Amino acid sequence: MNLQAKTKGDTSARLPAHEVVYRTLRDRILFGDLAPGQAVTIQGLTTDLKAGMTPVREAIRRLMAEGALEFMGNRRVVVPRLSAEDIDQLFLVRLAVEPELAKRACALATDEDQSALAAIDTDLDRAIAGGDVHGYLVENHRFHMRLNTIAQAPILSELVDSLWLRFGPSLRVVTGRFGTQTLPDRHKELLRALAARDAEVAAAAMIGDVEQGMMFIRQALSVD
Amino acid sequence: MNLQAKTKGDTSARLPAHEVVYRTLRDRILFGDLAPGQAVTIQGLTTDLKAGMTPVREAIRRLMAEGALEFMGNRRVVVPRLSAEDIDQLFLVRLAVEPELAKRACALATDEDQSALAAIDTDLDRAIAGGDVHGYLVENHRFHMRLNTIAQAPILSELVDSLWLRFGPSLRVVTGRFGTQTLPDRHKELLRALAARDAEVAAAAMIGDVEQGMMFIRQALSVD
DNA sequence: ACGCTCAGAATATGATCAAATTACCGCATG
DNA sequence: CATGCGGTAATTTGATCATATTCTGAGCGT
Repeated sequence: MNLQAKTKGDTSARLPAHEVVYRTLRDRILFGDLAPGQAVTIQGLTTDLKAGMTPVREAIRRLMAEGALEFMGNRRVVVPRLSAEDIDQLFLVRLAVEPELAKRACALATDEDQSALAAIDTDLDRAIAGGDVHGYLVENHRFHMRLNTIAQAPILSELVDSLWLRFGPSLRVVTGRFGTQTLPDRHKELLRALAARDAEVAAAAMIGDVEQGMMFIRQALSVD
Repeated sequence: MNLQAKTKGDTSARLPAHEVVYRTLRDRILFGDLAPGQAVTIQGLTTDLKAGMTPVREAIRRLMAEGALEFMGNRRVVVPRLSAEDIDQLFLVRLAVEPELAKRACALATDEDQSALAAIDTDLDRAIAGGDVHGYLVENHRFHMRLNTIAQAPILSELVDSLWLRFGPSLRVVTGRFGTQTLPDRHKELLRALAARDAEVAAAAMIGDVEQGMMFIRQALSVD
């Protein structure tokens, strides 16, 4: 009887609660309402997400380890507020890693990969044209993560994930303030390089994309 | 019966249990007996470290997020076994970040910093001369971490921490197998560069150190 | 071999304890 | 009399634990 006893509307493969909390929180950090400097409390999340204490604690620990949340002395956890200096450090690492991932993806991208990326980029363009900030953030993230997956370099890919988590909230406020028009989009260039299997061009396009994005955040934050 | 919660950690400022467990586990991964491929269980640690379940869970999650532990499908957690490909990825990031930290440290190192580093390096030499593998690992790690602290770039420094956690177990087995004689030590060169405030020489020395270390692990692992 | 059951380990809950911030109140003072 | 201050009470939040529940894999019987 326990073989199918759980068929009560259970469509997907059962994910652990801490995993669900982690993903939810992660999405909120990247695309949601969690602004830099904002406090995150365990008990607030347990009531908000209707989850137990332990899963929430674990999700928070995990995000702290990834740099997405910061521990402020007295047991207080906040979304980090980035300084220009922080941006420079993130920039340095992104410049070292993401072009490399682009190069590797160049050699490995299948036709399906390329059309999937093209489809994401189309959605991205639509979001930009429509001034849809949330859509821009989501699709841009999807594009880069998909590209990183293609590169088959899990250590580098996870590393980049954690970098994005760090600057995500800042990118969001900056984008929200200035709109989607001025945003970087070297994706067309990247797609052409992938199709031509030209690793150098792909890397150069990625450098441009990273550079524009980081400089955008950097100068916007220095206005504060 | 057990109400001694306040007179327990008398060593220093009352650290939370999960923090103590984390550091213990981290030290075991870097310097202890946790070999690549070895399984790590929650219940094993609760009895071993005489800690509760929740702190152990949190420490493990944190280490997993840092890449020091790996989740193997069915709720099983192990110390990762690195492939040559993994080493290459770690190498790439270390090459991008650690020389930069050395450069920054060059500009910021005080006299006390330099003598502290020199003292650590002396202990390191003693460990190498005495064939003390554990001492080598500990002092080498201390040297680099101290240098990274001087550089005052917390994001880069934390990143390097997590990279060391990844290759720590492999470095340990390789060092244990081949002894301390053949190990890299560009530290003298680094110290001289710091004293002369020559950022380029410091960066070059660090590149050499990283290169030797990673190549050492790489070729030793490919023998397996 | 196949399926079932059971032991053991991981996951999750809620209670309980400790710490810290906030709220509040009386007192002294201008 | 209003106002600021110090200290204590109350509330909020984090940390830990004991325990219940769920899941996995192995052993056993058919």
